[in-house]
Amino acid sequence: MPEAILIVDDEQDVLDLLVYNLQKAGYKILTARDGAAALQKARDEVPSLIVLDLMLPQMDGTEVCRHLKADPKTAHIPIIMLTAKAEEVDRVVGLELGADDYVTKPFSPREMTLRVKGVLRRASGKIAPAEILKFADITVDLAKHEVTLKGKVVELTATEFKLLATLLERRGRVQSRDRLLTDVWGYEGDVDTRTVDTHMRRLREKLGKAADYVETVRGVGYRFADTP
Amino acid sequence: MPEAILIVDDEQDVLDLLVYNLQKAGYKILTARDGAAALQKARDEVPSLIVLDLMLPQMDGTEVCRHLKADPKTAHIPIIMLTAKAEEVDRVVGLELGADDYVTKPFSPREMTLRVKGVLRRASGKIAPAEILKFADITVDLAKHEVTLKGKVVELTATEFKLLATLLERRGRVQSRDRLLTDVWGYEGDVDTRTVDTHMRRLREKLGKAADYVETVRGVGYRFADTP
DNA sequence: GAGGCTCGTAACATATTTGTAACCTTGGCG
DNA sequence: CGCCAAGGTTACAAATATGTTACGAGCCTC
Repeated sequence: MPEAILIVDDEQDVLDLLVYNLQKAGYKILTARDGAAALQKARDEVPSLIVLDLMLPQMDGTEVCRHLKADPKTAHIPIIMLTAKAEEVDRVVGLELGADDYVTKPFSPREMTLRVKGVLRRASGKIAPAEILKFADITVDLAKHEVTLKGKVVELTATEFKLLATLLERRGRVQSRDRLLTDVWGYEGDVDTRTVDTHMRRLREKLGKAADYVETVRGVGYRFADTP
Repeated sequence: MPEAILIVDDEQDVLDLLVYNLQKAGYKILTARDGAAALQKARDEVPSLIVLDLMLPQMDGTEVCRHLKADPKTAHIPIIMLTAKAEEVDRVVGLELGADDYVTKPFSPREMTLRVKGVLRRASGKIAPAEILKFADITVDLAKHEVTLKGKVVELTATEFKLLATLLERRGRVQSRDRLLTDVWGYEGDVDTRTVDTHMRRLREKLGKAADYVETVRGVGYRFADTP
């Protein structure tokens, strides 16, 4: 479930640069060249973030921003403003409208990527405060990226960690292999569904006795059981 | 009585941006556009905090800072420096001047607000409290910009220092390379994520045995461990 | 402007992780 | 009981991530 970002800019070059770099950073990219299209796409796709150029043909960026904030469906989406020059007054106006950050042109791709990540990090942080998942003997500390079993640290690889966290977050509910592939692997390249099985086995091995909680639901998928 | 903040900058745009956002955050705002006016207002109003641009017409920001620190009436007022370049930072903080924090341009309003709150929080506890991070054998004195290991001073470069301080501040929690890049290196410039690794190595080398605390979390980032 | 630092990058060396394929085992079903 | 598909195991090579080393560019000092 890669996060989708809507980029709104009328300059093809800027668009290309952003698309290329943010895609490389693992985001799903949507684009729009004018305000009307931007509003349309924002409503239809509800991206996780909008990068909005302030200078647009016909409908100004501030205008677009206002519309976005007025619609309850899009009001919560964080916005990064793109300003063509150090027209600071426009920044103020933009921020007044509820933009979350801004970047001035010309910008380096890295700077933009970092700002995007930063804004998304802050935005998601508010929604998911659950930093520590606990169940029975098992503790999964998302911030520390550490799993303990009866108080003893268990060394898991990054994928195993994510897999366990995902299962535990949805404790009791069966997760199909496909579901796990999208949520844990990000569904980038084509990964065989059997890969899930292998990782599940590795995870079980490391969990030792606690692996009893990890149930196989034949023909469906896996589930983190409420009882051993 | 809301706390008063004096903002010193010659650029009207920056001034507007800061005034708007800090006012929204509930502070009373005073402004000055040059050094002389700044000193005057600081003496007259004795604000709780001064945000000071490093580049000012006529009287340089460092100069203003020195004057402020020389006058007993204003010496205790915490200062946040505004610098255009990240490189200037290390000279500004700790060394020559007694600035309490700094923000590099361009900054996000959010970032500035957080810094302001942070500095005021620390300042309210005590006047000029030398902030010191301690853990096990390691001591990081943020004000003096000095690190000691078992009481012996360790010579770290500016980047290494900030890296260590950042890790130590968030002890236990894993910091992704991206996160470190934004927090230690800032948004500006293009830096490869591998650069983090290299600096981490240099840091570890200088930390000697204490480097055991600096853990690599494969696939995720780095972490300053709670235990060796 | 020579010499010494610091820093970012590239290149190379290692160490782990990961995805797959092949081969077993098991459970369900006729 | 015997078959078959789904899932468990194992082994392994490719892909990645990180550690290390080296080097040149920029700075600052003298």
